Amino acid sequence: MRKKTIEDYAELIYILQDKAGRVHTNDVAFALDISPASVTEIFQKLSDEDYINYEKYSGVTLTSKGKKIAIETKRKHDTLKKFLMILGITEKTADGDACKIEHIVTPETMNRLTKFVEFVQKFKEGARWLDNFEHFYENGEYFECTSGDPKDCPAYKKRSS
Amino acid sequence: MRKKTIEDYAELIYILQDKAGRVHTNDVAFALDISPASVTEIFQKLSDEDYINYEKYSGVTLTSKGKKIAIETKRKHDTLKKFLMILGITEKTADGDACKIEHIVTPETMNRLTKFVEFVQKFKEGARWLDNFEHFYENGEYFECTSGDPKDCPAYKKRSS
DNA sequence: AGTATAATTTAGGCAAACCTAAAAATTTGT
DNA sequence: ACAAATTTTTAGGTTTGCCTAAATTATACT
Repeated sequence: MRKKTIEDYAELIYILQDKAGRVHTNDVAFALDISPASVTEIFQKLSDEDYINYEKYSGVTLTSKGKKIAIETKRKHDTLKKFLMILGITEKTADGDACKIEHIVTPETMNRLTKFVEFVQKFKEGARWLDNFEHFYENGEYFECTSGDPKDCPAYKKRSS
Repeated sequence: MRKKTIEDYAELIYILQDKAGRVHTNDVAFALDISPASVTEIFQKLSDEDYINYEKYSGVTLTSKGKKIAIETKRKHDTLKKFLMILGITEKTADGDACKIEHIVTPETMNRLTKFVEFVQKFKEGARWLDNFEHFYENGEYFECTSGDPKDCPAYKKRSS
């Protein structure tokens, strides 16, 4: 199976889990708008490669291997979504794009984006972003420029309203 | 054929063109590290759908339809690459990620990223990015915060060195 | 308990994008 | 010009992730 397929199904199964961690053929078929027969086939293959525990007619649960991938993929998804929303992209679009980008982005880029989101969340006053982000990425700390009076800046006014 | 396939091959053919706009089977096979036989097959399909002019044994040229897609895809690629590099991602990684993201990103996101790159290129002094970017995106204009003395800010010092 | 209904699986098929091996066309070198 | 080398195409095959139709198993109702 392809990496994308494994990640997609693991993540979806993780999201669809009931309290006992079970997910049924029809749940997945409905969520992805594909036939139940296709889901059965995918379940068999995911089971062969030890991503899920599959027992005929009674649904599946994630193995620890599958759960790990599911959580990693979901984390990527959430970070990408947040990142895109910081740039002003609507939630729906951000969610859809995150869903596709999560499978193809390199660890290096993912790392950067994660730090970027973290940086923006901590550093509310928008100021000298790039260099500050760079510093934050290198040293893990952020700083504010304390000199001057930012109140005259339209951006400041808008943000503090 | 899939959208991704059409875009990938159109873009590649566009890049590999000689002065006469011709590209040969082996050029593509070598560039993608796939067999020449596979390229012939792809050429036939791209030709059927009118993306290229294909004549046996003498290479291909892009049709206007194919050229349009190639240019659009390359523009996306270049913008995505620039965008990722602004965030501090290395050129090689940025190029590789751009190559994959270019096929899946929505127009809305692409639009935002394009504006973002444009904004950063114009607005060299890093300051209040998010709101300024928002303003730029809405109104197409950017402004600098003139009050205060930024010279004490480490980021400023670093940038002006 | 027995039957109707719903969920799931099996079996057989399909398209996309690759492959190898062999055939055919083109180009090169003398 | 013609044989050798190179390039390209053809033919037949594989895998992945989907499909439909039919068979099987489980569940729900009276």
